[in-house]
Amino acid sequence: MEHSAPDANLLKGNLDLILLEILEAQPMYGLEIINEAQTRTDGYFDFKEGSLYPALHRLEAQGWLSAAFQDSDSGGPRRKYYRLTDKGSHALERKRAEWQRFGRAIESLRGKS
Amino acid sequence: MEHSAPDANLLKGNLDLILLEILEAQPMYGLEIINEAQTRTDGYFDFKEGSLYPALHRLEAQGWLSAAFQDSDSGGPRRKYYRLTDKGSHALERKRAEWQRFGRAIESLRGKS
DNA sequence: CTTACTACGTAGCCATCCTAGGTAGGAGGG
DNA sequence: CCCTCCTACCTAGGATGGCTACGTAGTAAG
Repeated sequence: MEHSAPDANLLKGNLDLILLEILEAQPMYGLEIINEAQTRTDGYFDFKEGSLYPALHRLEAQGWLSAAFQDSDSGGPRRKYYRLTDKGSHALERKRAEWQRFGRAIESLRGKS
Repeated sequence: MEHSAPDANLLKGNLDLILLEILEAQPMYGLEIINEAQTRTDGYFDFKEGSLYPALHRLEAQGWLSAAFQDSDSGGPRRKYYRLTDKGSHALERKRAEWQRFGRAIESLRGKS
């Protein structure tokens, strides 16, 4: 288990990418996304609900996600499942490209002059 | 020349790393740093003075940079040269490690389940 | 009916980058 | 001498977006 959390500022602008990556394979509901992010990164990503839900609503408003409520299969309250739209799929590709471009720019700063 | 700029949010939390990277090799003054960032990334990084100076002051306040005025060698106003301190050098290593950790976490989200 | 757990939601805080301005010194023309 | 231009440093206020702390509601157990 990795317990160190990333600087909150690193998430800024990347949370959208992260959510799109997670939802690419299959629809999920809010708390499930948080759990997935944790398990896939050994606890490194640990979003708070106060970060997650506004972000999901933002992505939905942009047409990148569609949402639908569905009853829980284990007796709890209903869950809101988010699914990647076609538009969201293209956005994901753009975000990936932007991320790589940014990474390359950071790399290119090293070892010069 | 690359003219597309990064999403402003990607800079958040990474500007410190970027400035430390640039100042590692040699001291520079404000506008020189902006020019260096541009030329090293083919115009991709194009910081505004309103981003740069507060960031430099922040790094200086943390003891990661030290600053000294020096007359211009070409007749203009005096320049404030920023130099990486030992403390800043260690901070740079930590920032690099954090950046790589974050990048690995992003990677680990892909192609799962 | 009280407690506990899950799940969605948001108001206000805070850090940080950007916009849009300001100050000041030197160079050169008129 | 002005006046303009360029360089160089600086900052107030706006916008963004994650986080803290809290609220609501449904289900299950005792």
